Amino acid sequence: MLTNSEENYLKEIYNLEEYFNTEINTNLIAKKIDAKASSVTDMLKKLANKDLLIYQKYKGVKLNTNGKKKALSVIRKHRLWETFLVEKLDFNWDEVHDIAEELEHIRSEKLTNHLDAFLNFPVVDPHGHPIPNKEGDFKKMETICLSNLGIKQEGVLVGVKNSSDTFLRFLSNKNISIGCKIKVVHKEEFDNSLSINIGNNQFNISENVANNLYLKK
Amino acid sequence: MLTNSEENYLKEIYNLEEYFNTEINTNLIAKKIDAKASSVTDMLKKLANKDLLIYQKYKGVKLNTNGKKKALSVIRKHRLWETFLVEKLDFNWDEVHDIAEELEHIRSEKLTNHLDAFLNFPVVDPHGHPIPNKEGDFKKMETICLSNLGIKQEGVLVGVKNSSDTFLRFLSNKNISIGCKIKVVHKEEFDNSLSINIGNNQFNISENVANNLYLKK
DNA sequence: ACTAATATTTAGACTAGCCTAAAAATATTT
DNA sequence: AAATATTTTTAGGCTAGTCTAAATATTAGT
Ligand SMILES: [Mn+2]
Ligand SMILES: [Mn+2]
Ligand SMILES: [Mn+2]
Ligand SMILES: [Mn+2]
Repeated sequence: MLTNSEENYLKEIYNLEEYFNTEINTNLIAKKIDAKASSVTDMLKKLANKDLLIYQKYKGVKLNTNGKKKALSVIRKHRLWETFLVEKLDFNWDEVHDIAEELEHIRSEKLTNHLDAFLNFPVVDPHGHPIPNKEGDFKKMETICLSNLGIKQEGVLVGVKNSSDTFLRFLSNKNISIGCKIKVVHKEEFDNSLSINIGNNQFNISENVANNLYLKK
Repeated sequence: MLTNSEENYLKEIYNLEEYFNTEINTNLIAKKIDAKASSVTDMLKKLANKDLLIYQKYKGVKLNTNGKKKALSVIRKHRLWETFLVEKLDFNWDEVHDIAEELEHIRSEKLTNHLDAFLNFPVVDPHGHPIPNKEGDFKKMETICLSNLGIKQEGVLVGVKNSSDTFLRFLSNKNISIGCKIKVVHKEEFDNSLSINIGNNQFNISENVANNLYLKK
């Protein structure tokens, strides 16, 4: 049986591994979890003892099959609850993350699976992130980052990379949401900012913003 | 901000006060919470310091307005989630308590209120227990205990007192559920057991069982 | 290759929430 | 009203999860 804290570590380590595709080091985890490096070291030892990851002093850490499975279960719950909040309880996509951080630790598997069915087995959450199924499997969507699109090219927004409240609210304010058709009108060489077209509106976004938007052509 | 443990204490103290209508003592709480009396003493001091209840050494304890409000908020959440699980996720009334014990601690008030609306503002949970509204108000139902009914009298089952899994499963097995019309056919003087009629079935139940069933005439 | 900077781990301390055992207060018998 | 039994509190200890400060290992710069 895992504690909430252990579950959080596994989840964040999983996310970091996905993002960096390499062994994850102590400081990176500390930043994600918002704890001190020494606390992380303690927890890594504990998780290694519980056979959830491979830990070698000074060498970073890597989830094993066991740990990956647990991490995916937490991620599944997080994303199902976010979907529930948006689809059924009229929440906005920028209001659900913190609540899902609590709900993701509810233990009943039956609850998770019934929730999944109630929502009609959604495959992505409100931020376009894939929801693992009961077995932990999910399809990686073939997407392209907006910043890699060429001039005159277009695509439909299917996901955001950064899903902080502030970024999501920024997008909402600009009327950018999942499903929007986005077309690149101009790319500024100097700072890689983009001029884009959504519906009848045209405006500029920074490279940073473009880096966090994923499209399907 | 209250911890889960503090919330549990407030909730159970509230329930005990409702049940016994008197100051609640340490051992009673210890039994309910399933902890040792010494642990209870520690917690009572803490809750008194946080201005949630009145505690005098050796004299028992009594929630103040503040504490009652918090207790009712936890009870509201518990019963709303139980209702959600039965109404929306196809759970049985004997499967929901333990899950609601976890869900009742999710902090977002907006979540609670949206859930309430999603369920169409239910006034009782799956066990016939009243659900406090946003302000903490609820109507006490005028009910009569089955063991106080006379021969030939009848009523509709509207609530159970004991809502342990085992008792609820016992009722399910006998096809007794909220909404049933129950008629007293015979009362055994020796042990106060009852012969009752539900639909076309007639059978016997012990005084203990009758004590835990509440009817509306 | 040495030195300086950075990253990581260890050592020791703290809080919340629990425990056991002993002490103290209260309640019940005789 | 004593003696006994019960209840409650205190004292001291444990674990999980965090922290700070110090020690140690690794990496980078010259
Ligand atoms: Mn989230
Ligand atoms: Mn999400
Ligand atoms: Mn319950
Ligand atoms: Mn209930």
